[in-house]
Amino acid sequence: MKVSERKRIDIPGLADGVFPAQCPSRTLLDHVTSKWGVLVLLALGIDTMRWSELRRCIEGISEKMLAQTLKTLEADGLVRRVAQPVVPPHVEYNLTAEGRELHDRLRPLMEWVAANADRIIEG
Amino acid sequence: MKVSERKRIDIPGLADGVFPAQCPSRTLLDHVTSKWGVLVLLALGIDTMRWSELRRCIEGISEKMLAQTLKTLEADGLVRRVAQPVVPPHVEYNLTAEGRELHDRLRPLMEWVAANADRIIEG
DNA sequence: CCGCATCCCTCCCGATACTG
DNA sequence: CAGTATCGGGAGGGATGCGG
Repeated sequence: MKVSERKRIDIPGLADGVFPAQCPSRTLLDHVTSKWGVLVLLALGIDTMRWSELRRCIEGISEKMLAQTLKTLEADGLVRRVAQPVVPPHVEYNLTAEGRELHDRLRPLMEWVAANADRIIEG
Repeated sequence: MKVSERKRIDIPGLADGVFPAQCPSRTLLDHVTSKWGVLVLLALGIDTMRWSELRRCIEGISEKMLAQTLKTLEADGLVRRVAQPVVPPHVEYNLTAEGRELHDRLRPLMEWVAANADRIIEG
């Protein structure tokens, strides 16, 4: 067995789809783990929210990045945009079924991070 | 109740430590969900690896980013660097107990991403 | 209230070359 | 083998202003 093959990634249940450079997993992974993507998914997992609520809730996000993030996640079918044709506009965002599946798997991670951050980062 | 307070984040089990802008959670979150951080943690969760094995295994990572990522994760106490004073140098990387805890929570997420990426990203 | 467009700048990251 | 040093391009992201 050659050295280059010794540590080939072959994870049971993770059918070598994460590491190859040009695979969809990398793209989706980048969207989901993007700086703001995680926080948006986490926020919407708690409750349906309006644009301005998201802005307040996710402290530090700019309008540009909120728009960009929402658009990406919507295109990925993880977030649903519900617009009501009234004046002034009333738009809500919530998770699709797939977005919720993702949220459920993101949640334990976030809880661990929240619980351990103080100790790890110069608490 | 003012509008600005309506959707205050108060997640049971996630003691509002993720959303505030200047909190350690954000920092740790950025490290963990960084483009290469996830992949390094995932790879080391499978097995101890040497530098060159990581380079091959995480397709597309540059030496600079591998060094930077490993250094950050090591400083966070998630990755352990084991160097043996021989010539040529022999260095191995593996997860600390905390790194493994994190890996265990990262794993379901990665498996879901791997399983659903094709369908979501222009499958 | 909910966005889109534009400018502009920082700093992330890749490429390359070099060392112990 | 296991890194460090340096440089430069380009994307990420903030600020501002406009439109429906």
